[in-house]
Amino acid sequence: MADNKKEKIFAAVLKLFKEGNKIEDIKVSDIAEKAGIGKGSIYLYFASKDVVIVEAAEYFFEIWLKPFEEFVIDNQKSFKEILTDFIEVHLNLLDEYSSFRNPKYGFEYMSLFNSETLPGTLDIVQKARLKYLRVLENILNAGVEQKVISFVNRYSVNVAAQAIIIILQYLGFKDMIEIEQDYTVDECRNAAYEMILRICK
Amino acid sequence: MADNKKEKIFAAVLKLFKEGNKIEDIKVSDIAEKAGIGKGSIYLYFASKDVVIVEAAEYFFEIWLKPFEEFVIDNQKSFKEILTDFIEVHLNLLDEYSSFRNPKYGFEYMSLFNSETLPGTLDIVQKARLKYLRVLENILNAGVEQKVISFVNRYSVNVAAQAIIIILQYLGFKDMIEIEQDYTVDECRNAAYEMILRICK
Amino acid sequence: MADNKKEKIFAAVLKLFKEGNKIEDIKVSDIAEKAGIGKGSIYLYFASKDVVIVEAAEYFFEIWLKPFEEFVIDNQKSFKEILTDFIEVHLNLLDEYSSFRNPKYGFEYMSLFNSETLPGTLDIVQKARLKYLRVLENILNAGVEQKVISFVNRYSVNVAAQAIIIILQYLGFKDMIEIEQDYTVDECRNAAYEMILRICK
Amino acid sequence: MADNKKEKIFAAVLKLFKEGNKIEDIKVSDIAEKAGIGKGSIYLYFASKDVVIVEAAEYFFEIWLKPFEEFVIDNQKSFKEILTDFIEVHLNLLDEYSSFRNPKYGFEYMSLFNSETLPGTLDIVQKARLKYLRVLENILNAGVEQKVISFVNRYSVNVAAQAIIIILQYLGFKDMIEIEQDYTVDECRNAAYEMILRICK
DNA sequence: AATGAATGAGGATTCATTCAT
DNA sequence: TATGAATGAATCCTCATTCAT
Repeated sequence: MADNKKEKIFAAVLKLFKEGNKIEDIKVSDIAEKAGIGKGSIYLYFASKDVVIVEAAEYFFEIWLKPFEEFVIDNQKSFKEILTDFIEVHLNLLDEYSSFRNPKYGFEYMSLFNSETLPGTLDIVQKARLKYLRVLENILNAGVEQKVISFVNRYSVNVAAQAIIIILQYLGFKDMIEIEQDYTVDECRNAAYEMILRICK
Repeated sequence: MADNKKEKIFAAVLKLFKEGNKIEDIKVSDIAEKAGIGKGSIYLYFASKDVVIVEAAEYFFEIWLKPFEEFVIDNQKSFKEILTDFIEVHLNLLDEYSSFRNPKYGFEYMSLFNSETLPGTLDIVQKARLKYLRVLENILNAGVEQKVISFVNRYSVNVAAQAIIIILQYLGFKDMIEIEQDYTVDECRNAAYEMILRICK
Repeated sequence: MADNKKEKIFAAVLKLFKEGNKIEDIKVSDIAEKAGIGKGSIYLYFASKDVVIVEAAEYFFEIWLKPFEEFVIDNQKSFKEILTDFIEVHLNLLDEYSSFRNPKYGFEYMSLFNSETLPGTLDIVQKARLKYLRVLENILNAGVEQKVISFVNRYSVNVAAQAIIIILQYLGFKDMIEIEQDYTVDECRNAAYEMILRICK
Repeated sequence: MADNKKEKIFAAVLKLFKEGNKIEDIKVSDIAEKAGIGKGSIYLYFASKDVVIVEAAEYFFEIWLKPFEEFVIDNQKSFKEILTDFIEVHLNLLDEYSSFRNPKYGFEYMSLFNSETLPGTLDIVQKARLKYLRVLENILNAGVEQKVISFVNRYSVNVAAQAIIIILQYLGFKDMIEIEQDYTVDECRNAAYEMILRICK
């Protein structure tokens, strides 16, 4: 019951966020209204607004990362196929959370909740980042085993992750990075693959 | 005189920011106190607090980017030397603005003022980003001319920039990226060079 | 409930006004204190302080004018009796709002809220003025029908209204108009009657 | 010298007032600008802004009333001619201070500075009023001597003054008093004369 | 004497939080 | 449990006044 209410509240925060509101501009009354409950009720489940936001961030990243955490590397598949599947997951998320396809989240869409006034959110973002990197690392390691690429270290994983993010942005933020032509999803997938091949030798 | 006051105010904003205050939590009274002037005086030079912040952001990025904009590519030098000089500039800035060597600015230290509640700051950040990329692009083109690397496009410049940023973070944010060993500046410079060679073939 | 609060607020404004505060010097905190409510509560019922003042003015004039609007001309009565009744109503109001019996409202007690910085109050005052004049006009027309006076026009109604006001001021503002002797209510009523007879022939 | 500055300042206040600014909305900086002097200079001649306003009011009424105070009753002339001259003076003033020909000063154009937050201005207005009434009283007494009217008392002088004011308003405030036709100056003068005949028998 | 840059007290408004129902 | 009316602390901005030049 209580959890049901909490989820309603988290969902409300997320909705408000998706509608383009800045985290710090979201009011308790907005959350209550969007959740369809009374303002006072929020304080039955959370000590303060800040806690609501922090826990909503956790909740959000949990959902957001679930597809990555559940990502299973199918050893029957080639490295390219595995990477393509991974990018597919990434693209699906960007589709679902399409409001992130907005220049204002630019290169930083993974740090949306990165609000140092709310102690705790920074940790959440970093944990999310590391989870993402961990999955990618495993994929890259599969590539090494398949001898398609030759090495993986923390550094190359980071660069590879950024490469994927940048390339996926080609699909949504052309103005930002001043590209002149349209790219198809396939082209981007290929480009990401090629770039990762280069990065990890 | 007036400009002197304006600079004092900008400096105050920057100081407050460096001290870890979130842009949107900086109060007019804080700025005045830090600048050593009266609250009302701020309104002699700026129409509103928002204008102060936006102009402070412009001011900050102007200073921040100046070393990059003044960066001259010395064609007598090898690509590696040029890139090393560039990274030197970058490192000097990180030293001067050492508070950015703080996990909380993580991968985003170039988007410090990226606050969409303050219309105008987003543009400023994007412009700064593009300026930085433009300089790096020229450097990479020099590498192509020297036949050390074989191509440059918007995409590779972006990935290269991220690679540099990530590598420089090895020097300051070990926790964040979970690296286990210490790296020297030289090792990082070399790593960045190697990575860029890979990225641009 | 809400209307109850609004009335409390209006009453507070009126009280403050009666205590000699100038309309534009009344602070939101004063209103809240006088109304026995919190400052913030005012904004639950009104969009801004100005709206409070304007609506308070409307509220005040509505109450103030009600006795005039409800004034029924009893055709059984003589013109003098009717006019006496009307003056009675006027006197009762001056008794109830005895703070208006104060030189500072001098000849202008009908224009208390006449503050052109608050758009809307001017209209309210003019409407009130015209309502008052309309009633007096009907009374004078009764006098014409009874052949006690011979004509009524906009102009004579205005002068008659001013005559009544001036005479009633004899009861309260002796200093202002430098009269040396005391007048009884009856003397004033008679004086007003006589003057109106003269004005309308 | 000093008086010259003071007059400049008074003139500035008056100008600002004529331009339609509410007395309490006139800022010290406005006055200084309009007077063509520095803000600080005002405090060389006046203890505070309130004093400026009060003395400006005195200055204004002194000028305003001078034509009335200098009004000489020419016993060679008929009562009607004398009254006509008086009304002429009044009309000239209204022409010169034409901004008073504005509904917002309605029936109260003589109490413009009637601002009880500024102690002292009330007195000024009342003194002005009494001076005006004194002149009119003398004129009416001339009418008694010429046996055109039969009595004058404080009360009738007041009503007569209001009658003149109301009638002159016909020339400027038609909307306010809901008159449907245009009146010429001559018609108004005549109407005032007739009304005064009636008022004073 | 004259200036106007600097000041800071003062006031309107917002919104997280409380609490009576 | 659930509510939302009520609260008041917190903050931006204005402008009369001061004072160094």
